[in-house]
Amino acid sequence: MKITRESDYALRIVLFLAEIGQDNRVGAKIVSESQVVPLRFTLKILRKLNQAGITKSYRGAKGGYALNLPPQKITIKGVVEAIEGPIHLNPCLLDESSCNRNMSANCAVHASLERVQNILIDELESIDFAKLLQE
Amino acid sequence: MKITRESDYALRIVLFLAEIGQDNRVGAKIVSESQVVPLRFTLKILRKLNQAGITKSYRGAKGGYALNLPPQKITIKGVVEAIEGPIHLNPCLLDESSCNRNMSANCAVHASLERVQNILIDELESIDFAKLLQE
DNA sequence: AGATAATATACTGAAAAGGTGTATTATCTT
DNA sequence: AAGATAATACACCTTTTCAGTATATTATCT
Repeated sequence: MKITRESDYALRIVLFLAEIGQDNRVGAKIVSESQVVPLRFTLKILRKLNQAGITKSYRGAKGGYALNLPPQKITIKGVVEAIEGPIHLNPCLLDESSCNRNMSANCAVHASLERVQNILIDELESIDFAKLLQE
Repeated sequence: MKITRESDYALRIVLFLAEIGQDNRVGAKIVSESQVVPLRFTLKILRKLNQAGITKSYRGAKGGYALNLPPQKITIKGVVEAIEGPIHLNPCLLDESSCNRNMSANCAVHASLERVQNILIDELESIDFAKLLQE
């Protein structure tokens, strides 16, 4: 019931890029050192963020990374899902066939968790990085 | 960001015991078969529920398990924590020293996740098994 | 006394998380 | 155009957690 360490890193990396400003690019090495995340792992995370359209990258000398969107368009949910894929409290909430009793449709546990999950997702979506910058 | 399969089993096991009624005991084998959970694993889960005070057990012939509390006193949160321990969206929300930057006190990510976590916990605590029985 | 059924403890296999290594490709500077 | 820089692709490895199993023991009912 927790986000992965990789998502945690990703959130702080995006916050760092937001602090730098959307128009300023910065190299992976600087990101890595500032967030105390191994360089190769930082690169891997940034690639996922790129693929999700959250950041953009520039190759070659003077290359680096920058946000691809204004901070208010980037949410905690977006970043976590860029790393982990769709959020789901229980596998059966993503894929009904994963229910070992094949009855998720009329399962009280399923139904309750789905409601909680929707609340959780709404909350994670309500927090954008413009808000985080203000804290 | 999901509960474990073991917690999922536990929730359905508790629901089953709630359906049976607090005053009726039932053997682990029946529980196992009804929930399609391996017997040994069922026993392990029931032991954790016992230790958390959610169920009680009876040894020997005609032994078995029953709820130790009225269904409205048992919540999803209680069952999940009986299996997984305290709910936390990020390790740093349980143990500050787990923050690799040692700055959880003034970390915007930390603060936001803490608020979301509190909402999540409140939701999981608001759903008791009397409600689940009514679905 | 014997059958039944829970308890204790420890172990194992598989999957996911967390992190690395090597080679390649694109861009900037000179 | 050449060399340095920095991202990309892809494959690999190690550690931890999850999910489940095995064996021996203890308590209770008939």
